[in-house]
Amino acid sequence: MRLLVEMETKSDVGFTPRMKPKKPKNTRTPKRKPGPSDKEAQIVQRLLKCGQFLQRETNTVCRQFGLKQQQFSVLNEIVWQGPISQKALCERLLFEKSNLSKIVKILLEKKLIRVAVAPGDRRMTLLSETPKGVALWEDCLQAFNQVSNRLMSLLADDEVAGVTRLLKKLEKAFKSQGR
Amino acid sequence: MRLLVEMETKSDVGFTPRMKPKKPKNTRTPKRKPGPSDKEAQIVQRLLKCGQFLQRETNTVCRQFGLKQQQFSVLNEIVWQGPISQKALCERLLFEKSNLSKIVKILLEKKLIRVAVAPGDRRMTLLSETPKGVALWEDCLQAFNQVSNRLMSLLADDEVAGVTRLLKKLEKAFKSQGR
DNA sequence: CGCAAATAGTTTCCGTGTCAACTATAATAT
DNA sequence: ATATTATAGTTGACACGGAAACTATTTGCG
Repeated sequence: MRLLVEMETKSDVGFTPRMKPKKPKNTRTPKRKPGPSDKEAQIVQRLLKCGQFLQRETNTVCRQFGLKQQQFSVLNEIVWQGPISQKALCERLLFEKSNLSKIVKILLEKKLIRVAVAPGDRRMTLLSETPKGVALWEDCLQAFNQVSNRLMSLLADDEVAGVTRLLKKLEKAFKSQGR
Repeated sequence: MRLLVEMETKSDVGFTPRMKPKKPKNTRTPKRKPGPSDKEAQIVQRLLKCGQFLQRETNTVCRQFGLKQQQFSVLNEIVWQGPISQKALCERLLFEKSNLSKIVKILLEKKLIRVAVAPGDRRMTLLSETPKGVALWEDCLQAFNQVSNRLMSLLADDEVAGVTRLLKKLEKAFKSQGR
């Protein structure tokens, strides 16, 4: 049992790299050819990598204000999107509903948001920010923006626009396909 | 205490949206102007969103094979990058070393990888895949590729190339700036 | 040499993300 | 009206991720 390898020039990390440093000889039947450079899987892999890294990085930023990144995202969305239900938040932020429920609980305990029963449908709750929530949000947002600028400093202006457009497209795809 | 709001047309989610549905009147002093459309923070936010979504999605894929997405990523990297140390894996995958240590332990328990003390430096361990590991990796990779294709189906070919290039650039930035 | 600092990896503790099962309300069917 | 199904949100169990503290080597330096 050895690996199928196609020797080429130095490549980068990814799902279907073109070079495997060791084991130059193929002594193994190619049951599954190593996906002819599966670009899509590479993107997913890279997005995961960047996402996880950014999550750690932004968590340390938000922690200064006693929040986690997800909690801040929810607070941010509530501030901007006015009274909004958990359902709507889930859809906008691509969150898991049980997770969101717990985040909401924490934000409530911290008195950063307020909750009201939706008129006309008592299942639904409408969330809105408190003055205290807005104050914390402002401070945290400033720090968040600062770190974001540092992290994205390598991107040129047109690249920034391009990334934004593409991520928006992906989000849309996820929203429609998501479970 | 009310929000500073600039009314405009319907906008999308993000850090500096141009419309706030409710509260059309600004009755609050703009202590901090709402970052003149902080594009960078928006990108970070979107990357986080997509990353978290993809993590859930790929986790369910990997779970069919008894793995989590991160475990699969590590296995994948070990398969492609031959005998490799935890340190190197951390750098390539942008992982936390304590987390990686635990993942390695799990993969060892499942007998998917093998460990050897590095010659010349007994602190370091060199990880390589076992036949069993390769077999599982193949199956999991196939499923992973399939899901990736589905998730990325909205992207055109040139967009795929563009995203790849930009993510590569971001990774590089993260690697240099990371802590 | 011998001791301090750096490096690779591990462990501990805690918070939290996820799935599945559950409650409560609303919509739909009979 | 009543029963069934769907929807919004909650809870509990459990495993995992992350920061910090820790161990064990190696390197650097006086």
